[in-house]
Amino acid sequence: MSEVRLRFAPSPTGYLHVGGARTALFNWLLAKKEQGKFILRIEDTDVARSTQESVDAILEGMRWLGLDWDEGPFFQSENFPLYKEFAAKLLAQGKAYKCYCTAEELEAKREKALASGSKPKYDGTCRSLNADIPGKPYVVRFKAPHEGVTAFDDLVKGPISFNNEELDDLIIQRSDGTPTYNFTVVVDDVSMAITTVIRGDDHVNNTPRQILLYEALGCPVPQFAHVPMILGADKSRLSKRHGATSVMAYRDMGFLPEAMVNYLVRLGWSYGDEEIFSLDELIDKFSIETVGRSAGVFNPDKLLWLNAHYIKTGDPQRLAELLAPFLAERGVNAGRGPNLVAVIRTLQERSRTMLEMADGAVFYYRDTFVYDPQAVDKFLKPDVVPLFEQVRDRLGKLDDFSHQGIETVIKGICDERGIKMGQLGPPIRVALCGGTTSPSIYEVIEVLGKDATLNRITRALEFVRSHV
RNA sequence: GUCCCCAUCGUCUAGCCCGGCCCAGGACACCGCCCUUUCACGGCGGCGACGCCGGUUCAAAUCCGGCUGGGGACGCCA
Repeated sequence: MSEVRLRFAPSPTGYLHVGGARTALFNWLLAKKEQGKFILRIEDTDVARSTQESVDAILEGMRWLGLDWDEGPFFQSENFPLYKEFAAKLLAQGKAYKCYCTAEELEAKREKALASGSKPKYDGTCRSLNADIPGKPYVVRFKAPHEGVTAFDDLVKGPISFNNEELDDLIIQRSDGTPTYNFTVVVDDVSMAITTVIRGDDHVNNTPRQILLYEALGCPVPQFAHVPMILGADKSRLSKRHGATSVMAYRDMGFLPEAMVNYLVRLGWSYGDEEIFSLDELIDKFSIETVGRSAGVFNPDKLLWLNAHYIKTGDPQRLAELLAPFLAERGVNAGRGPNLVAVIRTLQERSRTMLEMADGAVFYYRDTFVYDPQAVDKFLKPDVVPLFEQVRDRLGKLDDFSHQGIETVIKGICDERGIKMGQLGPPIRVALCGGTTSPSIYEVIEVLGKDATLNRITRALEFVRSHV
């Protein structure tokens, strides 16, 4: 049994979007699972719309997700001679012909057909022309059969068949000599010995044409797997108006790649009741046959939930690296101040994104933050002065500056004074953090350290005294 | 318009191939309670679906047909 060879073949006309990322992921997973090869091919035959920035963006997205490729990236723009050769071969064999109809003529016919309610397909004017008209521009058309049926067994959709009369003679080479999509895909999939084509649903209609091309070329037809599209909340094709569609935009919003991967794979695929999958687990459990047949709605809430899960269970050290750019954006220098890993530990279970975590971490690194006015009205009142003085005093004398030691001190003060934690905790929180929400104050005090804690208590004391 | 595909809670889905264990299970979201110094985490509970109509059968979410609805494709784009 020969090895399976799969490919992801994006066209570089934009960034890597979530739909593309998902088909890339499925290809990658199947290749890994079957211990085959995963090939990256850039479909840049449309020179006008392809850009280097898009190529870079796509590669960056793939790398971020952890989808490495075994071969490539190959560029179709470098294969033009090959396509020409194949086109010439079909021409020589009478399986293709030169068509001299102009784009304008074709456009007019198409509109007319559409208006009259029939299927807009090429009428075959030049099909039997059989003449060379020197000097006149022409395209090369594939001579498709007009009778019979072209069928294939889709790995996810099952049997699909088309009546050949629905097909027309597609252009395989433009008048400028460049090849078109349906032709380059076939030529490349043949020359790269692709065994399985996993691609978006929107390509099923191209499949019979391509199969006919494989047959005309005398090449084996690969297996096809058409994965359903991703829809927006209104069930229409996912687009920018539904929110971010760029994979990298999610990184910038503080999402972890493993959350993105996990979300994408579960959109249209499942493994019993399991929700959480690592890349390694997926390689073991994934199978293309169990991918669902219907389109799925992109649900940002679930992505968020998965992201929260991975942040919660993630390695703080790694999270620290991922958090760095977000902190930098906020002008925070984590090199000075509390230990970043310790800070992160206090934030992991209350952050759904790295962005939220960054926001939650800022106070640790700012000694002179502005107190939240509402919090001041509620908690920084004159009666906290003796409390704060005692806290400062006790904490100052504390040797065991651990969560446990700190908690004992704070609770001890509550007991001595006969007050509830609810009367002491919130004011301390405002003094230390500036607002009313933060991690446990024991953790905050511990992470802040004795000096910073005492300084902040003192500062709050001064604030209260001067505002009476 | 023509062709192709799809159809279980609001959303992602299990179950469907090999009818009965399903008055349909899980997850997200939402609501309530508990935990609690805040915000969260967590725990417990609740709300909530087999699109419709026929057929086959002792029995249908599961099989068949039609309808309706949704999506996609119809380019010298990919």
